[in-house]
Amino acid sequence: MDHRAFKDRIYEQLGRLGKSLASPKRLEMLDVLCQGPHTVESLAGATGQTLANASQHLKALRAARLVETEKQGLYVTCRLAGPEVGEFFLAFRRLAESRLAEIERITRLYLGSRDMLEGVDQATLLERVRSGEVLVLDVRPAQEYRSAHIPGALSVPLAELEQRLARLPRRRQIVAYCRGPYCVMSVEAVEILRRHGRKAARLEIGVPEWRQRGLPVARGPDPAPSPNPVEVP
Amino acid sequence: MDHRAFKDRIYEQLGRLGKSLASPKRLEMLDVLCQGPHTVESLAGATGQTLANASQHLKALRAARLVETEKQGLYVTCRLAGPEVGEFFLAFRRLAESRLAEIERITRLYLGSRDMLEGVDQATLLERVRSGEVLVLDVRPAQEYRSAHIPGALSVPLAELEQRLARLPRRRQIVAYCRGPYCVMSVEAVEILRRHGRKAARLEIGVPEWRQRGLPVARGPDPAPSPNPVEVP
DNA sequence: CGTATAATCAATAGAACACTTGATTATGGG
DNA sequence: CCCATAATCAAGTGTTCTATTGATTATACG
Repeated sequence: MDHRAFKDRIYEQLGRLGKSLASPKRLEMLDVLCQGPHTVESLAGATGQTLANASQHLKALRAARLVETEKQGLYVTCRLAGPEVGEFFLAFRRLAESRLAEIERITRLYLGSRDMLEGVDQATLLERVRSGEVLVLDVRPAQEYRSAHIPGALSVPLAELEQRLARLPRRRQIVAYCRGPYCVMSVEAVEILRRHGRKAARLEIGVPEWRQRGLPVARGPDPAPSPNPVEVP
Repeated sequence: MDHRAFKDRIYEQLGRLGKSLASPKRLEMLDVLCQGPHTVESLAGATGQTLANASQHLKALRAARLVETEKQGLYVTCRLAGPEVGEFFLAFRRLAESRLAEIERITRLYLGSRDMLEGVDQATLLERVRSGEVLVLDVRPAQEYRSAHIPGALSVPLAELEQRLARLPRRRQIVAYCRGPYCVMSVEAVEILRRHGRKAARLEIGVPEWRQRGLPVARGPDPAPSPNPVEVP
């Protein structure tokens, strides 16, 4: 192997990793997988694409060793290939935020029109949760809540929010969070809550960012079960 | 703007950054720019492509705000758009190394056949330089040496090595370094040195990695000028 | 002013990629 | 044993990307 061939082959390998990050859909899939393991089907649903397409993207992510898959019965479970992948994804997104002004522009355009810019201070949030001053809602799908959630948070998937409104407190401050800064579920949740007279705000970060800041994370099912008790499939 | 449009636009932006990292040539250009500013021409030369092609890739890197360019007279100087870009590049490469076994395989195949696997311990290298036990050679182009180099290193660009051999010590251990682990200049330098009876080894890291480990870095022209004295253009 | 050089632009052809669709392969349940 | 479902495979199509080539712009210098 001569000098040039070596160089070219190395950069070709680095390019493999780069190409994995070149598709918006694949990045969205990585973002979702940062929340915890998913089946191919739920991944496809969460990212708004067909099963075949998601499977194809997964193949690429697997080839770059960013994602691992494991067959369990009829389902295939996908997960990030290691904690360093999730950390890298956050670093990647942080770089994009720092370099591309468009991202902030788009976010302002979207959130600004919804009067949702006020952030919740994460440093004091935990105390307020402990003191019962605020109620934290995790509006992601129940499975992601089980993988990891903010301690003390209540799992109320967005799809169930309307029907569970009656059992939510009327006066207490409510803080909703979802997958992260670019996930819209918490935005929709806050809109619903406010429409029904609740004092609601959005936490702009999700569990991966929460964890990376060294804050504690809880696992397992919702400690306060709903009338139809949580079933572990 | 509706929820889905927002999400899609955000991931589209992240994809812009990803696409910048999808081309081996662009990655190589980033690697070279980690050494310091370059003109478009020297960048094209260092990465083995035509001027027009390099200019085209630069356009993409500029669009992603990874690289800044500045016109100075007849030349255009390119540099990384900020220190976080260089740090990210190292993180990106580190992830690729940890995920893609092929990279280590290719490196072993290349270096192994040259019996060059023995590494130099960076922790003790600096002392040995101070004590005069070893001579450190920076075999990169002089301009990169001027941007930043390992303290105490002597600038001997690979192209000039053969003609400057006579003035290099015959008994002292020599350690050569270049741009980093995948740059072949130090490998070629060690081959030349050994062919002429010197005790030579390769330092597998370059200045960016050296700096990131918190080790000191020097700037400016070679303190020991050669017969044709260094001219700062 | 005209020439040489650095750099960009513009047009092109070939390769790689993304999404769709329909067929195929596993696995578990009735 | 057959069917329903999750997932992958395979082929087709339109798009995007990359490298090449030749023309054009901008700047310095004699």
